[in-house]
Amino acid sequence: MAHTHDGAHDLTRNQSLVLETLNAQPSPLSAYDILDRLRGAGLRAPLQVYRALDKLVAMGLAHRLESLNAFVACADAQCHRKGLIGFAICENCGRVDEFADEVIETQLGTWADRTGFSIKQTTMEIRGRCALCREAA
Amino acid sequence: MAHTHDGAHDLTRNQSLVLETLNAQPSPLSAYDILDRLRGAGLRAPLQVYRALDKLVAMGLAHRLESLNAFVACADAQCHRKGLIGFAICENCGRVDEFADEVIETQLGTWADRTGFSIKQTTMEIRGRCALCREAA
DNA sequence: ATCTGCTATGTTATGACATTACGGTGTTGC
DNA sequence: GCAACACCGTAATGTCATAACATAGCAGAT
Repeated sequence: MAHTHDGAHDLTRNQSLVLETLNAQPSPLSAYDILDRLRGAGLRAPLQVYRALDKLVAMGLAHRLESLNAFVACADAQCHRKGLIGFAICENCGRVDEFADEVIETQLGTWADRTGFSIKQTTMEIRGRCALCREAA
Repeated sequence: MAHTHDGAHDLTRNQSLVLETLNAQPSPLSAYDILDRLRGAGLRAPLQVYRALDKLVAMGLAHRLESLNAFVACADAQCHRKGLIGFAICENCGRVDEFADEVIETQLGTWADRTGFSIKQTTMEIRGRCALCREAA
């Protein structure tokens, strides 16, 4: 691969297709949802989607939501956010908000130092009802 | 059910079996792992385990780890901990530590207030390597 | 006592998510 | 050339979770 480390990644065909599919949707999609939407483009097997997703997640262009077994495009594809990202998932409309909180990150770091735990990855997902859905009710 | 709201819950047979299985194991078990260990006791189908797990989780006697699709017994079965619980999962030995952090909880509350999000449930799971496994290496 | 409602149970089948295994293609660099 | 590497395609399988339906036991009310 042509190693452009800074600007846009050059994505392969499958990766582009998957990322476009995610970007076209404000709420999370499962790998099989994505597959179904890409059958017209020639994709046939789950693995084609999962391979693309793995790369996109590694690049920070997409995120996996563990509590949903589903994926979303990164809200800010430019910024390759580092550190902790949290997700607020509305159970009514399905929309997902990303947030980053340094206090929480620091707090986790402190806990890790104190206990000797070395953090590789953090999952933080809150479920509930977003502001729009609350006032709609 | 005999509505003892305070002391030990009275568990049904299946619930007891599942809870004992979880308690006998320091690391998480999948529902199917549990099922396999309980075939001798007469359990045959996943649903029997899932139903028991649902209740145990609702009672706070067990927890579901979303990033693992697996379950652990609550570390402190007495305390029916309320509020936010985090889990530190060692990817080497599989052991899981629970932690509760009020600062993080407050911080999430603040974020929710600010954005109008109403929190129903929070998942917080960190993956990495525990102190024991680090020094062993 | 029987009817009703509730909870738990058991069983079969199926749905939903994810990976293993294998082989092929194209590019890069020696 | 050809070895190393990343990506791609396909089939089969593995793992996690629920739907749908039928039954049993136990309360309280009539």
